[in-house]
Amino acid sequence: MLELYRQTGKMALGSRLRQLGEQLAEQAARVYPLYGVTIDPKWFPVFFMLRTGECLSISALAEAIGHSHASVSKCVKEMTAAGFVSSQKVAGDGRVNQVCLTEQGRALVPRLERQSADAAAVVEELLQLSGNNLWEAISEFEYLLTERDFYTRVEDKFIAREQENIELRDFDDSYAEAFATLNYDWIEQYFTVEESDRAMLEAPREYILDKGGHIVMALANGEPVGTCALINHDGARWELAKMAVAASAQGKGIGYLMGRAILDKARQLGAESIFLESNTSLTPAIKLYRKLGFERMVGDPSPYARCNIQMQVLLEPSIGAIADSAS
Amino acid sequence: MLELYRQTGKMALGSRLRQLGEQLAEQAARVYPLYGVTIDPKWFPVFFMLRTGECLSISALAEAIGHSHASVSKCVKEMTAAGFVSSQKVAGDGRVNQVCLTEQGRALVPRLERQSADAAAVVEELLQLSGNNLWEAISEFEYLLTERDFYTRVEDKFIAREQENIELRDFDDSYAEAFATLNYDWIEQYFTVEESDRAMLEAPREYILDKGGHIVMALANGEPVGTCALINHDGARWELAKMAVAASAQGKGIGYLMGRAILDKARQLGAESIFLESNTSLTPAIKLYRKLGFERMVGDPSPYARCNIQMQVLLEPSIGAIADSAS
DNA sequence: ATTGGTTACGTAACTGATTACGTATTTGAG
DNA sequence: CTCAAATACGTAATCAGTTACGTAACCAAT
Repeated sequence: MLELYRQTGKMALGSRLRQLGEQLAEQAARVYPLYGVTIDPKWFPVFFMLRTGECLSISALAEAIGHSHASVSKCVKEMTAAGFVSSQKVAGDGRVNQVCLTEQGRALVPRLERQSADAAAVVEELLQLSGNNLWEAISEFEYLLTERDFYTRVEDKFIAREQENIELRDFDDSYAEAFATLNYDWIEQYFTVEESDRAMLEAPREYILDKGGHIVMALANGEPVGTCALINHDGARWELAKMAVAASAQGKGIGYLMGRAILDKARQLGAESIFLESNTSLTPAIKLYRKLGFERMVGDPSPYARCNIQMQVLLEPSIGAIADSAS
Repeated sequence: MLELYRQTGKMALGSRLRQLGEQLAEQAARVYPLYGVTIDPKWFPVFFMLRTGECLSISALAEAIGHSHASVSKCVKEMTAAGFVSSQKVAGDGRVNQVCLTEQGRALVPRLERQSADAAAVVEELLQLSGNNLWEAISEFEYLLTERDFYTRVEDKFIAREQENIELRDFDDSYAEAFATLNYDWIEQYFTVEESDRAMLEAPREYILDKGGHIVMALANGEPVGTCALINHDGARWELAKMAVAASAQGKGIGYLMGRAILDKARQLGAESIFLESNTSLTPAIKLYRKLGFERMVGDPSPYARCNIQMQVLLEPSIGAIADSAS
């Protein structure tokens, strides 16, 4: 095996697939002369689709064989020059170009079918000889990728790895500046800072902590990159607010980590429900809240102009406690 | 699935392999930005091979990653322009161009390694989730192809199919002309007709059959396409001669069929050995004789100028009889 | 009847690989 | 020591596909 494959291991799966495919294509090309099928192997898909004598349009062919219409168009041009197909505008619709086998093309069909049958039989034999059926393996692999594609699966790993570097800390005054900055940054990016923002961001101790609330900070490599606050309304009803993640640290699941921590804290504090206010244009945020268990609700009008949606989650302390002790 | 695949069935294995490979490559390309690896995905193989800091020549890289040196050369040129590698002539040998990562290139290595590890882990997971392990399936398939390649396997099917249309017939006078023509044709193609040829070809009954010998004709769709004669020398020693197959019908195993028939006949007639005379330049013929069991020997000088090799097979009638009754 | 949007298709430009070829350097056989 | 063969590698041409773009035809809602 090639040195690269030895070193990359199974990561090279993609290249190996393509390489085996090319090897098969190269050997298959040598089969054509054996059966007296004097066509360019790259014409095969078009030829095969027309073998029944049926005429098909360029785009129907492209659709059926999974290539671009441009590619099929070029292919048909070559096949026409070689005399195997002819094409003509169809009566009903002046755009479509019907392609049919010529007499000369039809003459090759029986040989092509013998060839196809033998090739298929060989593939089938090879598959049966293997402990792991390659055909089935491809089907299963493709199915797994439709369930959750390769990129998303790698992204999951990436987030998990990034979260290893994230620490959550309770707020103390050394984080006051970071708490304000992180929130100002995101508010200014999408909206404008309002008076109630300013009060809370400048004096979190007074407006949040002294009223029984709580603030968590997320640190990446020691640097504050996220904030989230839990605000006490009446001891039973609490509010999740001031959720902010630095732009450079987004996409690593930091919001989810902070949200989970705030929910745990709320349970400890005997909260029965938590609500929040947000804006439907902040799609990733809404998605995050939903993942945390929040559902849309209609509540009191918000003091913030930017808010057009309210969400709420009901806490069941006993179940929460069980889940906690189980984890 | 695409209509073409539905119709071709497993014959399309090659295309499916390539297509899945491309799908993976496309998704893998999206992974690079996630990890902040700002390289063109097609540079990956070169980058990966240099990741340890070791410097490699263009051709060493090409060898290791299984691409042409031209491709690597172009790739290195682009990577140099982007500042990731530098290259310089090596001291000892003025031809080779050593390629090394630059400082900027080395800076990406840790991120690249995280990315590689995560991608490999995802592939491994996907493989484990499948009933048929795709990686193993590829390995097994490749192994089977090294044992006997795809082309040869199809060729076997082809020959078997062609042989269904071949009939063997005992000589009668209606084949006299074909017997002569088929032999004249091949002799004239490679050598020149000699006097002893002419006698035997013009009067096979007199020179072969009346002396206890035998001739089989091979017919394809009713047309004579092959001849083979068994000549009696002394009742125990026989000669296989006048083996001829029409150029248009070669490569279908007709010679083998006739040879088998002649050997069977010789056993029936009580032959103890069969010899033949040929020329070493007729490689396919020599190969055929060997397949039939003939081995080289040194015998009496040949009456034919064209002959420079004699071969012989010893018959063991009892074993032959057992084999016959068993089949 | 008009007109904006969609569809079918051909041509052109691009892409990532290859093979072919030319040149400089090294190797090795006599 | 010399010169033919082999090696390293860069450039050019080619190949089989793609995307991008332009044009003509069709459709459907005014």
